[in-house]
Amino acid sequence: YSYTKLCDVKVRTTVNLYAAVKFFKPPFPSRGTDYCMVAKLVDPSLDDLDEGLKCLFFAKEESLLPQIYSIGDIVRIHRLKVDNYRGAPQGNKGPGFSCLVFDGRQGAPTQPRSDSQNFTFEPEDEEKVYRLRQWVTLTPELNVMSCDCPTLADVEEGQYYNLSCQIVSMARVDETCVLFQVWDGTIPAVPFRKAELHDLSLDQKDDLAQKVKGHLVDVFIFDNHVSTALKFKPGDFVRIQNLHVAKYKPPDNEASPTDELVEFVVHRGTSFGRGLTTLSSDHPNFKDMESTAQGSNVTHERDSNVQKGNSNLNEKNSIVPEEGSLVSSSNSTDRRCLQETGTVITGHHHITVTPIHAVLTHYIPFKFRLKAQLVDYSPRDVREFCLLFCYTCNYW
DNA sequence: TTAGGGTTAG
Repeated sequence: YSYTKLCDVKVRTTVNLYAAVKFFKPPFPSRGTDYCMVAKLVDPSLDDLDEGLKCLFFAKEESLLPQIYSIGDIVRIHRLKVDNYRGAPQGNKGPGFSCLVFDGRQGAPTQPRSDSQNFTFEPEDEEKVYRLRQWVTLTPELNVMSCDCPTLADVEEGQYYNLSCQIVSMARVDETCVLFQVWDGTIPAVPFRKAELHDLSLDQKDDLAQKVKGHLVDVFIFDNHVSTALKFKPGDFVRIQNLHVAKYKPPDNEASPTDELVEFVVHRGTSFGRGLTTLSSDHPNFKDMESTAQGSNVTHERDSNVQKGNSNLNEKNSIVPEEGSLVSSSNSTDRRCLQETGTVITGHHHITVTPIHAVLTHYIPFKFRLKAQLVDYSPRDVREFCLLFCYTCNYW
């Protein structure tokens, strides 16, 4: 196969491509007979990532669509038919269309997710995946899963979020609405609406519900997302795209509470990729949650945890420097090398210096060498993590 | 055929 760079793609041709996913709508049932999925693809040949190739896919089953789970995923597409839609190129399924999808994170397995049983996968394919992963790692717009992962503690009224969380319980509210009770290890700083549970039959994972009591948040999922929601079960991990933190307007017959409430809503439609997608529980977004679940503070009630949520946020914002704020120190390093003896090498010079971005997005534990500017550190006092003790005089 | 990225209105 020969692969076309995106900058060379022309309308009324059929091409093979390697590219990364810049935007996608999770599969949704169309008003016709098929599931629909929308994706925008980019590669390093484009000057501007906004100029990516928009693609439109239909299939009878979700499993027959490209298995895109995340922005930054890498796709290999064979026989993409490029048509003209409103003056711009649009990728569609051509005869013999096939698509492989790879995790875009460095260090992740190169096992492709395929929309068909039969596919070829040669060593040169693996090489192409490695190359694109390197580019994806260094392209912040393609790393939203690792960098832009807001928690429930971060939400503000009126805003939209992509939230990664675990489903603890769920219930069918009515024809047009499903309730998820979810948690992500944090607690919203804003008071929020909770569903009336009396009339609902709640499908719950009891052991989990017990463990995360006090961390549950109610999410109301409407209309075209109901069928997607019902495919999930308690215990599943889910990425909720375009979750609206809406100002709650109580109905007239309801006594309005003293506090203004927000409600967590997944509205009708697919704008901005709105929808639900499954996430594997080993996703890095969940590593903090696990420790919260096992910790003792999980059963604390909301108010006592508000502060905790905020301090998490501060930590996130202060310790990780922005991309591009790395201090170049090659000169000082060179001088330091000259001062050291030839037998003691502490700088691990043979290991390539890695951007912080690559560390944050790496799939598995790994060794890195960083050059970075220290912005903050904690604990500030050694006595916060050391116990001074002397075996001879029993000082402590 | 569907939908064709760019917010519901609970």
